[in-house]
Amino acid sequence: MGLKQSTSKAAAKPREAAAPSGSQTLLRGLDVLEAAASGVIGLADLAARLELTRSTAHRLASVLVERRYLAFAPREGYTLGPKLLELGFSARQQMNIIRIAAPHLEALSVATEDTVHLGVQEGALALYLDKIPGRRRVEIGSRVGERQPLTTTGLGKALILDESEERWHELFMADLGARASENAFRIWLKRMRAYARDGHAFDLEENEDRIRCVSAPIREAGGRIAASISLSSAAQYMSDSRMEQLAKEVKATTAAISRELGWRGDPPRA
Amino acid sequence: MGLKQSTSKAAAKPREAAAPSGSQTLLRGLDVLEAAASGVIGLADLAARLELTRSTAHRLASVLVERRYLAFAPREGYTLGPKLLELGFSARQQMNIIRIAAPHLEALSVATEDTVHLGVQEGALALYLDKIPGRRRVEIGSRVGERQPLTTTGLGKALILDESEERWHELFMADLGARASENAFRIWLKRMRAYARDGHAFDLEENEDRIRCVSAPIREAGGRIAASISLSSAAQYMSDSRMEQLAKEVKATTAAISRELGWRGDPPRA
DNA sequence: TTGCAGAATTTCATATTATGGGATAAAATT
DNA sequence: AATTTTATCCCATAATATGAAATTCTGCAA
Repeated sequence: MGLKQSTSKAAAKPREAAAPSGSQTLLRGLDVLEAAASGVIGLADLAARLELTRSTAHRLASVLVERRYLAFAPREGYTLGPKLLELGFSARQQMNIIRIAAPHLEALSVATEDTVHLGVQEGALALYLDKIPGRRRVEIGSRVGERQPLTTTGLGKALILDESEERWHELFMADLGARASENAFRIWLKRMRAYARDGHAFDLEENEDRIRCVSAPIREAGGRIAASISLSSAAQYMSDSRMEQLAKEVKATTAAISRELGWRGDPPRA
Repeated sequence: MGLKQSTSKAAAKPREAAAPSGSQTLLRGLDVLEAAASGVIGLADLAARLELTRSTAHRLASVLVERRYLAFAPREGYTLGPKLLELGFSARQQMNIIRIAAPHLEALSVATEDTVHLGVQEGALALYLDKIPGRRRVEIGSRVGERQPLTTTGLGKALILDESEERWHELFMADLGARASENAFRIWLKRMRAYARDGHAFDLEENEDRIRCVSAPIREAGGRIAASISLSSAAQYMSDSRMEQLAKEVKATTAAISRELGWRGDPPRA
């Protein structure tokens, strides 16, 4: 079987947890899939990018084509196949938060004309589950399935509103790393306290330049924060007064979704 | 390595094309993925369903979890993971027909309150690319990524409107198989001629009971049929007169999309 | 608390299956 | 026609996936 994988892999990337355990063929197959996610890619490029021989790349890709995970156009290359449409659709169906929230997000997007995101916490990151582009011609650089820091995004801040200040500190340091001064944390902490009190959060161009967000948490039965939504737009549309106004609308939306999830409690403080 | 795969696979399912070539591990990995698509599934069930040992099922599933293709809840089981949301999203982006058509489909759905489908031809089948559920509480049994016959669905008929009558005959026989009488074909042919003349097609409960559809083709630059859309609802909402009315709306929608694809020609006959 | 049963994970010797070099064929480009 | 690029296939080799069994976890009952 393979020869140079042991050398190249051990030497090249000491990824997190470094799990060389397991199924090389499956891992390589997934690599092929993901290589095609970034756009059409020919066999030669594919093999080069993944450091596989043409034979191996071809064999793996052929299996994926046969199973409809990839589509192949003879002189063009490989693209993602219809099976991924299907599985993506099924994945959405399985996350009931997405199903339940969808109509509410849609309504909020129509009412405000801005981009709406839905997300949950996954590990120490915020995972984007859904995105409804606004009517304005502002591109928000986010992709469904992607993860972003918890402490520098509106979505993320709303997810950790209930955490202790110790935990906040941990997360802040983890996200900002070396760039985090104690002073920067104090400013951020002060804001977070206000957000926690008010039950909503803002993002003032911290994560992405010229983009401001308003966000709020969704609570499930029992009160735990299960998800959050954010409303994003270019700073020019996001005056302080409009953000305060939007906060009310966002909270009305999260309240409605929370109610569907069985949360009957009052919004935290009044 | 494996022992019984050669016996069980050869004996069990002589699938189409019967390709024992290639990558067992990758194929099994994909099997695991698809097993989780139908709902949460525990390791034991997973192993049983795929006729794998617990070890193997566990190893494959663990790789998929690590890569975020599956999510795992300790006492619950495996579900589809966020990576599939991401790849599904990317797959949509890569099919520009979906991107271009989406707002038009949305508008049509809002205007009619019925379910809108977008599809293309893939081999001898119609592939569903997008689905926008209508406001009515009617469940249309279709899934994005799935394939349906060309000759018995509204979407499919619109896709083959330009084909020769010989080709129609071939496809009809292929879809209906033994159940197809020459007489049934003659009736169908007569309708198809009318559909081809009018530039739209109907589905009168042929594919799914109590469901009627109105459909029309989308043409790309050069006039070739690149896709089609259909509007589906329960038969009770689909009187003959309303279907004629809807045909106009559907054709207006496909015309708009075709124009965006560069088709400047007249609608076929006037 | 203790014990138990089922689930989850790990280990390891074995040989089946993936591998990659190269050969072949088929298009495109010159 | 000659050449380059791309696609597919073949096959000896041994690296990798495999499954039986052992071990660790976890929740629940007694």
